Amino acid sequence: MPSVRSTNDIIDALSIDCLIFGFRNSELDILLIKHAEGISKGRWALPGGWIQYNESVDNAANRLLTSLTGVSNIYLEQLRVFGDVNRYPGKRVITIAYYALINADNYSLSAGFTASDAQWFKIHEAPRLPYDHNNILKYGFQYLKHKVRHEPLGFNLLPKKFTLHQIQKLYEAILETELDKPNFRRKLLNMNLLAPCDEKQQDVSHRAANLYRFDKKIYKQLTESGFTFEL
Amino acid sequence: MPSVRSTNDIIDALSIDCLIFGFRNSELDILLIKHAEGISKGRWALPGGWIQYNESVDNAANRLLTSLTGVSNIYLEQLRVFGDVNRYPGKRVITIAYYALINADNYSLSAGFTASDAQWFKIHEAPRLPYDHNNILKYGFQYLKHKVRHEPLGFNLLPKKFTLHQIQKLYEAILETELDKPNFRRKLLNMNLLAPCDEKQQDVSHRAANLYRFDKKIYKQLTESGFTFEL
DNA sequence: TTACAAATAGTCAACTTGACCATAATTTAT
DNA sequence: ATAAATTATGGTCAAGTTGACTATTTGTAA
Repeated sequence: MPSVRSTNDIIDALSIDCLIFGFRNSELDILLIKHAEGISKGRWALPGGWIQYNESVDNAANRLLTSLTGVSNIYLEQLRVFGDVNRYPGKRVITIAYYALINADNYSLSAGFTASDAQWFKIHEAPRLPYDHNNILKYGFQYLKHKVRHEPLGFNLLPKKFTLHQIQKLYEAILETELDKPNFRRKLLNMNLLAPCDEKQQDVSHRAANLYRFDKKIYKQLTESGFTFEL
Repeated sequence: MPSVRSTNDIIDALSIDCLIFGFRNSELDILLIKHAEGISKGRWALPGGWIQYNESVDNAANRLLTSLTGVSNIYLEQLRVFGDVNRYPGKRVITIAYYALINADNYSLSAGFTASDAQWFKIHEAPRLPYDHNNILKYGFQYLKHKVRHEPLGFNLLPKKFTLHQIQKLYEAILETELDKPNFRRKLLNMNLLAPCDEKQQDVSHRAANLYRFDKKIYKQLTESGFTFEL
């Protein structure tokens, strides 16, 4: 995180770091910023910073992400606190990690605040990061893999209307494995979470696929009556 | 949390609170302490307090729990951070919540540090707690219900050797539902996580049940080869 | 020796899964 | 026009799992 803090910050012992996973070209990326100042000047790191006195922790995460990278209005969820004694050089800093999964194509990056640059990196090609950021990334990626199998996280990130192929590619990217196409469709469709749009894919050089949308209402209903998403 | 803090504490804007779920008499309890001092003197609350400069956050959680309640050497897991602006009266305090599930019978309570008392309360008979502690409890209980269905959490808390009946009662207490006995046994046994001890229950006034133990090694093996616990 | 309580075993139809193969609908190449 | 390529979508089938039960066994206690 940047080391610049204002007098509005609660303390300099508690920070936030964001893991933003982006899906692009059937690949899973991670969003990093380049520090423009502070003890890690010139290095790539997770976007993050200090919490201010008059904002909730959740809001702080969003504010920091937006001001550093230009990515705004996304649903950030808490990952966990990293609080080892020596995780930060010179002083004691505890950080709250947040994560989100977004469609990288829907957001344009613009570095700001204490960042001189903001870029997507392929998950497995992320550079060496300062502090315990590589650890956080590793933990978060592991967590994401687990999470998408138990909650319909992935649907946020696709366009409103998507094909079954798209959602399959997304799962394959996150889980780093190949899935059987007919079986995947069958399982997903049988959950009745996807409503078919009466519309087809456009401009493809082969048979056009049907478009579906994720039905939040139905998901909520099902969840409340005991259903759990499992993939 | 207690408001007394020492100069070793990092800050008074960051605290820890522990949700200790205890299983006893086929009932699920929550461990609370009575504040002996501070702004909530005389009230029951979740055991918690301030993090010291030279201890990791995980260690702080254990130290606080032990000094307040006498319960020591348990595996505390992070729940999440509660960081709303007005959750604490008068000043800004962010708290990291931890949780654990233990066998209440294996621990004797002894209030200490800034607590004048420590007691188990039935989950649904917990008193009104200060700050957002009732919220934290509610969130944590919900989380626990979800967690036990996806991870073999429950086994930590039973004696080394237990009967299938015991584990079923535990699940029924947490999930607040009744389960079909033969089906529950079948499902559990087919996972191959339980190793039968060549031993039977003692001193019961009916046919004695076989004793089983949870096999951590096998669980680890299975997990690594893609198995996921689901109940 | 009989009543009881709980453990353990088994049945059966409905459903789900994983591994496939087959066909349908398009577009581009010949 | 026809074939080749490419992807969508539909099916099959055996094996395994689930939920709702019924039945039997093994022990204690009256």
